[in-house]
Amino acid sequence: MPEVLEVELARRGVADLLSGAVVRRVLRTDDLVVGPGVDDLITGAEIESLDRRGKQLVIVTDRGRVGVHFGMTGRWLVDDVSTIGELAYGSGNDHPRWDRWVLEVEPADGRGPVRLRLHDPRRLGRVVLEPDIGRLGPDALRLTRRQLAAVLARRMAPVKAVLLDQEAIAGLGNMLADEVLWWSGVDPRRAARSLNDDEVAALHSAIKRRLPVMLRRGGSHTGVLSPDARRADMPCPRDGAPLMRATIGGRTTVWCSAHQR
DNA sequence: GCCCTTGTTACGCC
DNA sequence: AGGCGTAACAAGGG
Repeated sequence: MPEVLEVELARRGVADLLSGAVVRRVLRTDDLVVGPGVDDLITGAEIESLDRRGKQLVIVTDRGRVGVHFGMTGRWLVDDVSTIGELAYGSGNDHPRWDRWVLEVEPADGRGPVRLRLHDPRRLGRVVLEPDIGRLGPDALRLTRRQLAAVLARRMAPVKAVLLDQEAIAGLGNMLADEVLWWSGVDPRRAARSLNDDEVAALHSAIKRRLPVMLRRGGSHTGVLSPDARRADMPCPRDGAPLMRATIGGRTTVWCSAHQR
């Protein structure tokens, strides 16, 4: 599902195409996904840039800002081409009936109009005017050790739940949270506040090292605890100990019974 | 045909 | 007041 890596790939995937482009018209819109006023603002607008904070994408236009959130199954298609690979838990095809917002866009390079499609089978994506990014925590791709330590120190909740809290850190979802906890050797059930300096440093190191690797590989499903690994009851790839499963922070959590303490 | 999946929000409780 | 846990939503896939 779209976590910070997928959103960054989506941003990069259309940034050049859309920079300086003009939106000619809205070809399709879904009132559940697309908020009031969005289509009026975007029609005729010139796109200046694409910004991102955590999982929140921001289309900056000459008439205002439009926030795009991909939810669980949303992604961009340009004409018939996906900007990222298949999503874990996605539908596996691109049927037009799952297009929730389709723009006819005129790129600045004169190639002629293209269709920008927000493709979202489960309709958990959202497009809004002037997204409130002020409440989001620091971006996961630019998180400093000091920021991480400060966030964890004031929370009694399980560290897994805090990593998922977008107001604490913006961008981590269920798979990335499990992945960085696995690499750092921290038990997801631990109270965030109980981590010592070494453990915070290990967690920060995992975030800084693994996210760029997975970004290059194509997304949050490319880690050790991939969706396949999560489903099958496989042993821990590091030490062969049994992998545990439980609901933590309201989400299915997978961790190693031996090396995560 | 039931149950699983996750990002976000609403809500109850303490 | 605010932190925390749980449920609800959406809907295709197994």
